[in-house]
Amino acid sequence: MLDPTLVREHPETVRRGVRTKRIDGAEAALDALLLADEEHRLLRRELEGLQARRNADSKEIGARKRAGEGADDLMRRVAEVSAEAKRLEERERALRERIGRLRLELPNLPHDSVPVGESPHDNVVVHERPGVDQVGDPEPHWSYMERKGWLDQEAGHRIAGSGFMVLRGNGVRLARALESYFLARLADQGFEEVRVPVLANEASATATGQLPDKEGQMYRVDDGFYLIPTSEVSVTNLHRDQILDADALPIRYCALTPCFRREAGSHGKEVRGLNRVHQFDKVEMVAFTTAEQGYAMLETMTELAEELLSALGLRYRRLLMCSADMGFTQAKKYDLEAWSPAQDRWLEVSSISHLGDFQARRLQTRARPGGGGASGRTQPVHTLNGSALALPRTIAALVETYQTAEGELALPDVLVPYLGSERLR
RNA sequence: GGAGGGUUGGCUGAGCGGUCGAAAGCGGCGGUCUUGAAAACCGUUGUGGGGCUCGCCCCACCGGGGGUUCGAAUCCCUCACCCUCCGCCA
Repeated sequence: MLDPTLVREHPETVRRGVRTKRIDGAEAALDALLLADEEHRLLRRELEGLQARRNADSKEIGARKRAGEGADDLMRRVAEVSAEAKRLEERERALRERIGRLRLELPNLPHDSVPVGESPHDNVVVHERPGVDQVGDPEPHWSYMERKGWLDQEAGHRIAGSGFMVLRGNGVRLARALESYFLARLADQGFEEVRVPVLANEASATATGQLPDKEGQMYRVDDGFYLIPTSEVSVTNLHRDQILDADALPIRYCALTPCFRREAGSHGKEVRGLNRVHQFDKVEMVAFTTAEQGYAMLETMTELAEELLSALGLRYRRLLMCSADMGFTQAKKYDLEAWSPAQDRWLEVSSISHLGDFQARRLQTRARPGGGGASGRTQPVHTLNGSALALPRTIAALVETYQTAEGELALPDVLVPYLGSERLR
């Protein structure tokens, strides 16, 4: 949610920002919001006048009754005022709800450092880093892993459906080694690991911004729950409706969870194997910071994810996403893509975003010096999240990068402590 | 799944339909005392919105949402969450 005061007082600034995001209906929502907000303020003024009269007269009635006097005339008059107030209240309520909905439909504004663009072609390659030298002609990860008995797509299809995978044996060992390595590195960097629900309620999904914007991308299950599309939802909601101690910021968390995405309409070779699946594991970083710390934290988190890719010896690049390719909630976003040599294409393995105070306003997560027990003004915190890293595509890139002439996988040194060996057969 | 009990300012907790934005305590802030600190004592201390002759004034908020009433923290309905007991259960 944007700062309501900003929207009211600088609507054209907001309009310019919203436009660059290229989100359908966002500008219409802004216009509707400005109109409704003005109408609401006028209505409120009228209503408050009536309420003030009602309150004063009711008080007078109480005083007279205590004094043993009659108040029938006053009561009749207040009843009329009250009835009129009730009518206005009804209109006010409808308007208030409308404003609330419209506010949730306004996307976050891009940061000044974000290039304005119209499509993914306008994303900027910040840098590209080479990986290890690889064997001549690698086999695509899906056939390689199937052949080795590490991946069983057919079983995944039987159990759940298309887009669901079964990892087996050494495939699972590799995944777990990566997860352990990622989490250990994040723990070193002060990210507290949490294990969280993978079902979230509507309030949580709305607070982080999945609703109403991405309704169709989540699986909805009974009892009003959503399967989380990213642990960002669960972890960020750790502090919904809370006042944090500003002196304790930044607060950093990491979590490994499965993520569930409907990916409706995705077909073809782009989605083969581990490229795009409905359920995947991901290690996620989440940070709560002050306004001042936020953008430095974005760089820190991005570099941390890059270190993982470097240590794994993968060729990768960092993209600064242009205004139109950022999501609804983001003010600035980097994507990290690992090279898939057998597919001759980049695979997105991480996305690190700064949400500014946009998400915190929805979350009602504020901070003040001294925390909840202290006095003083609260400020919305700033929130960030990023993957470090998404497992399936990282595995795909590794498998295609580290194939040896002997048909084994010769894995990078950093994984040896977690794998117990440097080669997988 | 069944039966009860709860949800009140940053925290604990009291609140007969009117004098309740809400007792008391804790915490925070300021002061007195002190070489300094602690203790003690005194004062002060919720959020959001709107008006203004900038001293103030008004409105809303006691888990969310409705309702009854001249008037609701208090009565009614409803939803959510928490607790206790019973049942079931990895």
